[in-house]
Amino acid sequence: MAEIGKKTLRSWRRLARAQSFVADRIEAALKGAGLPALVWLAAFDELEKAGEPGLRPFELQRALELEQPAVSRLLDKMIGAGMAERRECDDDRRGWTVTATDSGRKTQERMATTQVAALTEHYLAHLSDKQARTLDEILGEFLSSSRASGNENSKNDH
Amino acid sequence: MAEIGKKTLRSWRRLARAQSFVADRIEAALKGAGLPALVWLAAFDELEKAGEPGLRPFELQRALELEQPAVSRLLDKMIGAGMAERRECDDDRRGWTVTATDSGRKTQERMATTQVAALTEHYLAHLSDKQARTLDEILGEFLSSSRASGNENSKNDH
DNA sequence: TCATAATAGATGCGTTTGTATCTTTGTCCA
DNA sequence: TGGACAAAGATACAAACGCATCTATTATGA
Repeated sequence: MAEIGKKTLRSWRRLARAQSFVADRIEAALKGAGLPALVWLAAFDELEKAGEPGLRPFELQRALELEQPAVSRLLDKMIGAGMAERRECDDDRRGWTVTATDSGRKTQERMATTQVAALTEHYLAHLSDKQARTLDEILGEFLSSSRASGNENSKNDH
Repeated sequence: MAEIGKKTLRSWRRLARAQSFVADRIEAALKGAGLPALVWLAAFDELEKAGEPGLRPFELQRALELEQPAVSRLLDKMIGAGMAERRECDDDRRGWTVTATDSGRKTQERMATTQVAALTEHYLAHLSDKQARTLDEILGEFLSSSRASGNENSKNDH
């Protein structure tokens, strides 16, 4: 197990380093373009995917895997910036729904463009086509395998 | 570019999700065992690698890719916990040197064991041997390629 | 139906983080 | 040699975060 530990460790550290390398570049590109942080884009994408009825905050929370107060405050800011809209929802008076505004969708698009540019430069550029495909494939299987088994004790179910 | 963007995006998101999935599990395992956060282990490992003279805080900063104040405070805590030791250094009176104490090395070992256990359960278990090898290989090439080119504007050089 | 439990969401509070700045010391070169 | 500039490290301050808690509403079930 000592030998397995070493190899495992190395590949895990590479995974972590690669991720933070790319994430840092994307965040820097967004900040450089005067755009909000990457979570906003994830939120916009979820809202878009959800379509017309919009999303309940708790649904967005699960999609983004954030703490509940984090979503609460994120939505505060998005609404405060005029990029998301709060709608009352009839069937549950505890909650409400969010949708993106036109301004929000515009920002979403600019963020997406910036992200793709950063990914092209800092991610794709360092992988061959074959490597990119293989990586995607392995990670896809990894994620479905891990989701199938070990999701009982995630940090976000309280 | 629209099509390239979509595939790139998907694989990047998978990379990010896989990393945070594993990182969350390791952090949870450490916390569950009453051990410090993962950065401490990275710091211990760097100190060990550095050997006797120890490390200057700025060297540790570069190794860990953290903000300078973060390292300053991390070392505060490690020293405060009796797990690291501050030594004056003669050749530069602006700075000093850190080394791990026996207590620190003991904690390092327990953390390493905990980490390997978490990796075995939450990382290795979801990959075949071949996938693990391929992943390691691709990420290794990715990292050296990215380090070779795009390290001019990292977020940590001020 | 009414009491109890569970869920949605907000907020208060202590901690952590990043940014900027400050002090001290070392380096460079005219 | 001295005077400007750069580097090491600490710290002040504000923003962000996590945890716990609170209120309001819905679901459960005796």
